[in-house]
Amino acid sequence: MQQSPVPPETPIYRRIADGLREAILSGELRDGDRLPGENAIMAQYGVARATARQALSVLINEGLAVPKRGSGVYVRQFRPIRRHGSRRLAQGHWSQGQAIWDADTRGRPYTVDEVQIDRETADDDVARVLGSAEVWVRRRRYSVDGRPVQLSVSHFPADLVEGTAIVREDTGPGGAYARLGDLGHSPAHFTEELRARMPHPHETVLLDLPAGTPVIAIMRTAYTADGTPVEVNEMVLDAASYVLQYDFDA
Amino acid sequence: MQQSPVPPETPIYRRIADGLREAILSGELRDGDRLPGENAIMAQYGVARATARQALSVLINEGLAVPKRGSGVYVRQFRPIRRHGSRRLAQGHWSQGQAIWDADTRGRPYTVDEVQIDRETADDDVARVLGSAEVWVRRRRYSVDGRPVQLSVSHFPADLVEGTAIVREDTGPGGAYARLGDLGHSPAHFTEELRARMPHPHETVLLDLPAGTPVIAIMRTAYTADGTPVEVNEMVLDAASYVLQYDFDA
DNA sequence: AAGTGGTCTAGACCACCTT
DNA sequence: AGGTGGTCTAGACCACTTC
Repeated sequence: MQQSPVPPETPIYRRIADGLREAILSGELRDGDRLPGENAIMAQYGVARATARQALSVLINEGLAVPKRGSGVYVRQFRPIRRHGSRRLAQGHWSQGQAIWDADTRGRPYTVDEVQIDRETADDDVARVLGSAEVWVRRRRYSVDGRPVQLSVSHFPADLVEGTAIVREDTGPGGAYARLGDLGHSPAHFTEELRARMPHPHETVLLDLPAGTPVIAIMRTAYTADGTPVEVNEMVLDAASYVLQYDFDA
Repeated sequence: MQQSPVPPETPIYRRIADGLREAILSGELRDGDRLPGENAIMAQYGVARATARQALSVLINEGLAVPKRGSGVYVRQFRPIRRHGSRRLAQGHWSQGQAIWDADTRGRPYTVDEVQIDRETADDDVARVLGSAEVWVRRRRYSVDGRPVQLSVSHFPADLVEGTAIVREDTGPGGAYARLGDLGHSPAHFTEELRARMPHPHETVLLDLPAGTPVIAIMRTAYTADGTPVEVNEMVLDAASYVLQYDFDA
């Protein structure tokens, strides 16, 4: 047995995927609903197992569906967190005892784990921006509703923060930025460079990402009023969990 | 014949993929180099065709490799365009006869095609933001170095722009924003909402995206000094072609 | 126990690109 | 002409979830 004599214009697996996608986008299948399984597709379309799998893999890699072992394939949910770029770093927030993250979650509970604080020799990129090869590095993972959503790696010039609360697990009220202020180095200007890409394997593990989920990689540099860089923060966000907002004037 | 009696901890296809990824990330395989093909992998690891394919599909879906029919699988190249968020919309640019895009490409040649200008009834989202259901819509596609990189759909309130150059293909020097200025509605404030996701099929076609490429979707609203929204621009960027930069103060 | 997705084999024909 | 990736079939065993 072989495939039909005249190969159809579009492959079978793609037409099956198109039908399922249409059902999802039209709302016929809703968030969390179960898609037809491999066996159902095999029966309905008269195709082999691998073909049914291939159709489902299209939707999975498009981020529209999520497979659950031993259970089924389900329509993916999208309930993003709104992250304000410009506004949320307004001095009013962190100078009044609020950590930056508070402005992001809008009251939704969040947790921090996988915290690591180390003194390291910085990568070339970071060293060039900070003008300092020796840095203190704060790594952590943020979770909202029990699900990991962001990885963050902050770099501070070692000679600037040595012996301060910034190198301790609890940075105190207002977080690291307030401590920089205590030192007379309040961040006054920020640059964020942002790109989107598919996650690296270790990011897939730490953020518990299903296939088809891009990440947003942000590299933020904080400068004092006189233009001295005081922090480089590399963030990796689960793209399915975020909407980023930037406000600015002409 | 079946698989080895004690299933290895990590699947074979994944270990093959890990090895190839390591070769790419370490620089052993460079941009544009050819990866071992399906036949080479079958021979080297003693696996079936589908398993070799699965290994390659991992890298393709991670955006690290690009398949070329009848030729091979190649290491993906990343040569992004830098797009400035806040800075590039500074009045100095578009008020002096420069279109916004100029600031993005930094002299690299770009082309515009797939231009469509229509009067439509807006989607609910756009209508709510603009406060106008009837809109003029400008659609176009931007390409750099002959490769499409961005889709853009601008919405203007119909009663505001009716009869102006904004509804013609050539908007004149300075582009649509300069024409809004002529009308006494210069954009003064912008909000950009941004998310990353996998592309829809029609975006995959128009942007000629290989598998494993996310897109960055930006919805930008332009407001005049008195807070009146005058444009909603929905952009879809090939994430592999862009680095976005935002600058702002605390 | 039954059903599900995850992995794997061993074939096949095809369109396409390179040589 | 030969090699490449693209599609497809028909099986198999497994771990896992659900009932």
